[in-house]
Amino acid sequence: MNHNDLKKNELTNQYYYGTDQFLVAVDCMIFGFDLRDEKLKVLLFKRLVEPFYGEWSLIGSFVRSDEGLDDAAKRVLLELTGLKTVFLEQYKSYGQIDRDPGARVISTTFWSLIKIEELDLGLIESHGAKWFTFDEVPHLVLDHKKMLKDVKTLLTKKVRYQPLVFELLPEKFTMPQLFKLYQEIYQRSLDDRNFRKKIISTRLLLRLEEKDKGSSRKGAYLYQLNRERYDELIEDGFDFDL
Amino acid sequence: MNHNDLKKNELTNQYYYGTDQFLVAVDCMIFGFDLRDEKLKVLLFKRLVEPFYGEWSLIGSFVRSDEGLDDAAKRVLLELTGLKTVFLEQYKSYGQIDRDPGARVISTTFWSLIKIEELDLGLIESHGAKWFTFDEVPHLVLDHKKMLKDVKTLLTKKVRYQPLVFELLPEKFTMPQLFKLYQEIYQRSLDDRNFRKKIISTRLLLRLEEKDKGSSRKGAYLYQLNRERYDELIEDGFDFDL
DNA sequence: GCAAAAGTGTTACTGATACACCCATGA
DNA sequence: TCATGGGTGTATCAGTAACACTTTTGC
Repeated sequence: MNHNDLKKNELTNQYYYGTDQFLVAVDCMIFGFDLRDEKLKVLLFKRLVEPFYGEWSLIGSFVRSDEGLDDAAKRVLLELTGLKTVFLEQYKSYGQIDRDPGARVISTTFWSLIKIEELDLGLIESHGAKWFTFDEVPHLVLDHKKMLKDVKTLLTKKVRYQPLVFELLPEKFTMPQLFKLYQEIYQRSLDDRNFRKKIISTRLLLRLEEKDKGSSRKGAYLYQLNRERYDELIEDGFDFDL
Repeated sequence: MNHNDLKKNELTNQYYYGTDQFLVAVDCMIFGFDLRDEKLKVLLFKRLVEPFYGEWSLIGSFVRSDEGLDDAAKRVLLELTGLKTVFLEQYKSYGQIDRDPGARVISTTFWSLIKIEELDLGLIESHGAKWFTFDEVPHLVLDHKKMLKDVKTLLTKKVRYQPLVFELLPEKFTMPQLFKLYQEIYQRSLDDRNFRKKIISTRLLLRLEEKDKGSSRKGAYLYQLNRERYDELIEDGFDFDL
């Protein structure tokens, strides 16, 4: 920020800002992995108020003068999902003059990865929210579709360098679930033997004695994330090209 | 953005925004590689106006109502460097309540990689600007030091996955120059034989017949960037872990 | 002829790919 | 006993890491 645009009040000899002011909003994209149909989904909202009544949009809010951008995003996420400690990261700000025909609004976007099963379904329904696969995403208000597309691209790229996928899985998960999630994100089929070797070599996983018999008679071993190793790889990055 | 915060004028039956407004600024970080001392540097500005007279800061400006965020960043960069077609990317927005004690300002940061030798030195001096190595960076106003630190970290990470370094080199450059640049960014010494093999295997380089005799009697071959391959790797990413 | 920087190759090892069958269980 | 999904191993190939000497040329 540059204060060249300050003006001086010659009476009080004090400086004041003579420049334009803007409405500032945050918009959140919430992603989840639905273990039932093994699809990556995004949570969208049917607007129940004017303007844009009945249209789908991201969830957002104007920023208030008593909160920072990150606070506003956390507030929105909490109100909607009841979740506090989730992966939430700031992405770009969108500030095209004409992005909102109603008023000049600068919007800072955030994206969040959550564990779908931790979500209170009643809470999201009461907010008019619904999970969509990316094929099903309807028309969205303003430039929300562009925002979503940009963040989806970012997610796909980031997953290659950071083990973010674990934010989308429950505490205990099976190898086939993890495998399906990677296939879903990369949008192609992978060799499952090589996948197992590679993911095991990252030392991110801890195999439990328990099995999950939910999807087969034989049952699949449950795994847990090695949290220290996770933090290490989030920080340092890894190459998980498949 | 969510329009729940809209208020309705019961007389006109029209909606209007009743929420808080903010000053919005852009702040730019400009990086260059100085071929003379083979150091990565950042361009900083000595403020010649109040407030913060005489202190160092990033270059920035308030956003005007007739321009988008990206436009504002381009304008700042153009005014300062005279450069139009450079690498310029948006990074985070900073919106802590108390980040600017003078007023509530939301600042969107941008970072740029430029070829130092394309810069008009007179122009930057007249703006009170100076190149600093990262060891030499002085105290900066507001949260600019934090911004710089965050972007520096981002740059170091990104360089591993995208061939961004070429934005910092002239059209024609030598292998030793490229090698020194990588060492400078990664902050460690690399094996030069393996480095050559690896960078050549990316097919990013085109070796010219000319030699640059600026730094040795023998002379070093000049290389040019293979632009198509560059675009491809910027898009798809590569793993340049060394 | 020597100082200073540029350029080059081989071997050993590690990780990646490609590929097909047996296992455990409940119905 | 059979259908379903889960789990495993090996051989080949490609890429990485470690390592030291020769070349060029202006002074």
